[in-house]
Amino acid sequence: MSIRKENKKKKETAILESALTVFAKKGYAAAKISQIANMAGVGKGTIYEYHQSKEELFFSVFEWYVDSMAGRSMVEVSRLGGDPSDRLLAFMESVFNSAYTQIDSFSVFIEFWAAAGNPPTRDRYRSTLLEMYGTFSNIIIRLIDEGKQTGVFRGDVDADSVAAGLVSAMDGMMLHGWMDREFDVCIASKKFFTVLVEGMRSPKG
Amino acid sequence: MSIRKENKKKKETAILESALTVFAKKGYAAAKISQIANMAGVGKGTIYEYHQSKEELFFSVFEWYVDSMAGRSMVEVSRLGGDPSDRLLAFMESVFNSAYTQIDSFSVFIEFWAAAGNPPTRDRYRSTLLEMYGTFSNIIIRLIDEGKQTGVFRGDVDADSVAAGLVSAMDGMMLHGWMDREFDVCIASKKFFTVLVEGMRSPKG
DNA sequence: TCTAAAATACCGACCGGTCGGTCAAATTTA
DNA sequence: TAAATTTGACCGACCGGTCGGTATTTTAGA
Repeated sequence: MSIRKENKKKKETAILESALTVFAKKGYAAAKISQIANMAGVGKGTIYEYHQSKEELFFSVFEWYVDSMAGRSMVEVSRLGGDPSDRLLAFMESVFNSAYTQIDSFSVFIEFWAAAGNPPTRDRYRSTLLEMYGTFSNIIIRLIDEGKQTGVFRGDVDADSVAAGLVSAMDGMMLHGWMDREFDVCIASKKFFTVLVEGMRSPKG
Repeated sequence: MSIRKENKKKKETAILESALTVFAKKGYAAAKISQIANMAGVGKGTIYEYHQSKEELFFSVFEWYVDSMAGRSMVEVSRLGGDPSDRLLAFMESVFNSAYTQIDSFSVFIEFWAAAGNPPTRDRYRSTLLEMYGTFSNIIIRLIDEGKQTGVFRGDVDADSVAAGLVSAMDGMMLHGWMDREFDVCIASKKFFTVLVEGMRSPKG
């Protein structure tokens, strides 16, 4: 690869990383392009060689971050063993821990949510976010269905609702853990999820 | 009360209401003072008779909104009957519905969270938010403890963790319901909470 | 291989629009 | 009419985005 292409790749990454950091630290509105450029070690104009506008830069960061997060979690799923209830717990814990190791950049999610809620950015962001949540949700649904077939879980459990609840609860717990660092959200979430799984278990099993 | 005092009260409220609406609709940064003033039917300068700055106005809206929300929910609690598991479910449902009827202004919460996370506003907002969450949490903890004493719930349930999880889950579900209006979050949350309560129940009962 | 010209990448001073906040004048109340 | 209150035109700090100029790499001709 030519020197130019290599440099471009490096700068591309440096810009995205810096942008993530600054957006996370300051929020979209207060983040200054000049600061992102500074942190990335490039001139302000260079940012605009790679991204049409601040909004486009933010959207790129969003896609990049969501992709990397989804990728990381999917890798974890494939190595799970045990019965459906164990795997469900293991999956929740793994996703949670994977997200929690990056708690400092969690605050961009708040910006993502804000973008997903306010026009005119709404549609663009919301669909990508819902897609990501759908991916997680489907994994959980499959595990619950499997548990129902195996007889580990009761047949009257509504997998869709529980999955939606779990995904939502995950976000909520991350959020609270991020706001209140003294609260050990890892322990609490594990116990919480355990109780929930217990609530799905067949009386027999 | 003199005409002046009455007018001041009215304007005070009008300003807060308009500010809430505009902040919810546009987000803090994109919300314009002139628009808030316009909607409240006062001149821009008048806003500054009541609030020192945009940031102070936002903080007032925050306190006002959190107070009113806490107040509304506390009223509901007092009229609950039945055994602890019923009351816990009823409490969750009541808080949830109370919040959900105002789903349109829910988006200010995202701004509150953002303010609670980013310096220099962090401390100020976070403590108030955590206090509110603590209030809800304590009610849940008391209900669970009562259930444990009555024998309805298992003794090994960690009330603190479950309460924290429930409060977080509530936020998460509101958030998801707000992003995805097609998803019937009321139904889902009810089923989800039911499963969770089931998970705390004694094998005996 | 050397060199010159073309192509590409980079930069930051500058521009222009925006909006929070001010204040002198106008309006309302007592 | 004096005091209190309201107002919106105005100010200027701020920052996203532009653009002309410079630096660096690539290409091509000899």
